[in-house]
Amino acid sequence: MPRTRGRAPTGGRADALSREIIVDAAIALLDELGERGLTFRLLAKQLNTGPGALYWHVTNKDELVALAADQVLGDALAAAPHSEEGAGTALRALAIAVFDALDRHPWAASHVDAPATLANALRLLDRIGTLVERTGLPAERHFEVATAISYYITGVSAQIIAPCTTVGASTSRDAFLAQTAERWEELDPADYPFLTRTTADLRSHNDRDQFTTGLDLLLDGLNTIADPRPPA
Amino acid sequence: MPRTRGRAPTGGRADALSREIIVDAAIALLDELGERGLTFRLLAKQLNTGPGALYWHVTNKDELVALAADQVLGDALAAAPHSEEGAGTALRALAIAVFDALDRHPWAASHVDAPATLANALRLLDRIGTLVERTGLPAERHFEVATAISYYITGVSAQIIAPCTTVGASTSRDAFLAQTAERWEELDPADYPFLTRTTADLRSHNDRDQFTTGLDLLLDGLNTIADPRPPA
DNA sequence: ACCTGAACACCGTTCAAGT
DNA sequence: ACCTGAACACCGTTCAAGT
Repeated sequence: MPRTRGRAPTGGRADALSREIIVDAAIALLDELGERGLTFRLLAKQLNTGPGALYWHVTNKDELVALAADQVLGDALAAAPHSEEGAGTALRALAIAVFDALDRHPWAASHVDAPATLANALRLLDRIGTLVERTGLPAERHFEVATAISYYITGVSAQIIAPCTTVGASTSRDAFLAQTAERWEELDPADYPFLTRTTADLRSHNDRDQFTTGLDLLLDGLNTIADPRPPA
Repeated sequence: MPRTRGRAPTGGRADALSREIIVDAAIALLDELGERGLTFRLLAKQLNTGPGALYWHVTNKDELVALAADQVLGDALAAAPHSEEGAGTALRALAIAVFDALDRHPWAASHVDAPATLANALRLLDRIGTLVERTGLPAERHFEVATAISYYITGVSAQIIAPCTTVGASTSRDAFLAQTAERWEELDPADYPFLTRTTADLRSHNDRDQFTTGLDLLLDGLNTIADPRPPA
């Protein structure tokens, strides 16, 4: 990793490259064009260089996208209020901050792997774990519960957000939902009894509420275990 | 979609192509080489044709991979026991069947998008919804709870299974876990208090249990709502 | 140390031509 | 209707050469 920070610290040309400049530009392109639209040639042109120059700062495209996704996640962690009253409330706020960040950068959703490569994914898991320890859960369950929550946050966010990426940045979410709702209506009620009965909910549903519904279900389950059956 | 079913029904050459033959071969290659390893040229060679021939049966690579993922999901649905005693038990069995199928075909995990394109993803959601209706939950919550469970199943499975895909089919999961555990141990306890305390759990953990832990948390939360606080 | 840009290997996709 | 295979456009990556 080159030690460049900010712009041209030691006095090189004003537009000298650096890892963060490249990653920032990559994020902008990813937001606009999606993962397939990000090209080393295009990125190089934006930065007034040749493709080869980028490889001095970044190993390959995989690493570049990983760095970009990591930064998105890092921004989310920074935005999430760090200490809060109850552990449950804090977990909820943290989860929503991550969801919102991924919602703004849909391409990143499929790249935040829970207990793995991204530095900020580790930070996320650690913060979740620290909060779980505060719930009064028996210590031997801390790990499994913390990872379950972490998996839920990143995994379900990705599921909810990914469809937009697939269609390309072109189609809006509303259009996409309307379109799927139409497909649901054409289904045979004999084969899809539930879905055909439920089209209205699909149309009116909200992604963010969707996310929090499951999250609350999960946290409710956690409470059931933490302090089993408090008096009514 | 050509009407070919099985092998050469009307009497063409014995090795005539068909959508399902192509998809089957694609699945085999995906299992062996991952999504990047699947190439139209390579696939064509396996089937003794040129790349162009495949395009008569399949629109493009995206569709091919989607068809392959859909088949994996379809197999999982067929394997899951269709009717079971309690709704909770049936939901659990269904979820595990999907997890196991994706575990056998890791590349498919990132392609099962919950309320969306794949035909069998719709079937999955419908089966979940039908089971949710049996839980005694108020009707206006059926949709959100069903989708929450659906999102959990596909999203968390993807999270748990995806890391293997990233590394390539080369590294085994055990090696991967051991490697991450080592990284955790090198972390600064001041920055990562929880993780450094928890390395042992990571080493001994089991992916499938991980999946069911969160699932049970979710279903527990569901029970809390379905029949709130039954007498102790 | 850092950048340039041509070149290599490879891939998805198309299409005129065949049967 | 279905297959063939050459060709096109494009991409990730490398590398000898520059400053």
